[in-house]
Amino acid sequence: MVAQRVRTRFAPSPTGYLHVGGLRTALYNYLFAKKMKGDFIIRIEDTDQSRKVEDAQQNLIKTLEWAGIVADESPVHGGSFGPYVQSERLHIYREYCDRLLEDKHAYYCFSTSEELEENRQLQLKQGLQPKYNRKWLPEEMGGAMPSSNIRKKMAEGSPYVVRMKVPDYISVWFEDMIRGPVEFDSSTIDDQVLMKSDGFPTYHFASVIDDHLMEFTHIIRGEEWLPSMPKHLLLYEFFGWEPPKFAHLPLLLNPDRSKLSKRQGDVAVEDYIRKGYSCDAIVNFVAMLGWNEGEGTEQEVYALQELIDKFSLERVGKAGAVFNVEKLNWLEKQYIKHRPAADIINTIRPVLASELAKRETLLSVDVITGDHYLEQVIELMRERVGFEHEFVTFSSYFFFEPESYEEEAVKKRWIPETNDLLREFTAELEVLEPFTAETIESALKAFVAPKGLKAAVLIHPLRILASGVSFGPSLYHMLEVLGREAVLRRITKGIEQISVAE
RNA sequence: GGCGUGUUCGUCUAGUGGCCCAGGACAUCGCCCUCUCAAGGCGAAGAUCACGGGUUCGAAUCCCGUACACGCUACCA
Repeated sequence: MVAQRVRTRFAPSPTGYLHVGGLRTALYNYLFAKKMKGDFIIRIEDTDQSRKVEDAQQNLIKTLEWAGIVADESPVHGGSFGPYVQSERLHIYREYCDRLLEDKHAYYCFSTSEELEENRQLQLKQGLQPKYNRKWLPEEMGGAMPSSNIRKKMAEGSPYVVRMKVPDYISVWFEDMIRGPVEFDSSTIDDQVLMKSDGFPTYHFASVIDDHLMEFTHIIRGEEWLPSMPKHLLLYEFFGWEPPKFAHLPLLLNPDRSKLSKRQGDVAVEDYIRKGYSCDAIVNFVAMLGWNEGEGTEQEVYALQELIDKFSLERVGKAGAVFNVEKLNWLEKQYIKHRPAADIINTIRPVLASELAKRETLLSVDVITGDHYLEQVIELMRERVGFEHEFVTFSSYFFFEPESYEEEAVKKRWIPETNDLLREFTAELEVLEPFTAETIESALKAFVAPKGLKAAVLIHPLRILASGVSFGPSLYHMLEVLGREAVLRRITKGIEQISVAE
């Protein structure tokens, strides 16, 4: 390794959205790099042109940055090792391909898809791992194909690929940073295609070359690449390069333990963003799927910087983890409970504006969109909401008149005297000074005591009239925030609308 | 079929030869608090560690075998 500075990368294909599994891979790469005071790089692997999705590259980078994972180098940020998009580096792969051909580590192959498939089926029938039959391995490299046939094919302009030539005896052992020593059966290693007939390299070829040229010190990726390690190590050997350190992460699973997929739940990070989850909770949750601080630590809530400080690859587990949304929900609540009100205001302002555009409010818009009012709502509701947008949607009575009253609650809480009591208590509220939770509570208790009644006889009806529902924050504080005018209006309206038969 | 990896409460996990027939969190249930809903506090239930052998004074931990799950087996990445 030329450079000692730690460099890691996240190398997605621009085929769509950022998968939560990809987020975790990116996150671990980022955490490791930042922990080691190194660099985190984004590279786009678009060698399969048929699967490329417009704008996917942008969206991937944007979603990562939303999560707080900002690259030091990338197609957007630039850097010394560009280009950072593989389709812009084809001349590099051709050069290295030529070198392997010269060194007799690779050869041309003119086999058709049909021939390959036929050969594959034959081998499967025999219970063998399908391997290329080396039909086009030239004589001079130990095969049976005369050079003249190869030259003839080239002259005809037949499509070909370039395959690596796997030696008969190679080392099949390496040390994985998470799993420890891993061994392979060398007989299963195939003459992998390195360059496709469209002039693009395969993942195997391009990633080895780029990982070396971009000087990555650690490759942290999903375990689906583990069986390809022998081929990759061999390519490093062909080029005379020292390989980086490797760590293969276990996959995230569905509840039925199959690989995480759309059919069983949301897998795009965007889906969670859309639902209202914050980046704090998502990052915390994803990090803890298969990693823990160790040494009996029981901490569950980690901010990004804390994760950086404490992250270690050795603490990543080997087993696949089931993506369990209940834990994510709990984490989101923990973050909402402790987040600064100003931050929450920034998030709910657009939500509130959107609601105000749809519905008419009888409250002063200047007041209910002001910081002071919103801070009060937030402090009353933060222990009761599951998402930030619920400050607006779940407690809409702070912004809009209730449109209905919870039927069951009305049945339960209304007695024949309720409306008369409410009317009479309204007169108390009209002259109450100042209009605060404390004075409201005192007034209410002073009101019911002489009548030999419990406070509850008014508390529940007041709540229902003020909010439309039977649950919510402390009644007195709610009434204070709403203000006298709104409270009186809602009580008066409620009395008109609710009556008790019998 | 072949190769590779994995397996501890429902879920995420602690654990790395004795502290553990197993700790924490989420979820579930109950009590307290309480005007409601929450939050908080306390408690309960829940895995002898996939299964079977072996090594050892002693195994969740080391070894062997089996089962199951996941991945690779493409001119996908």
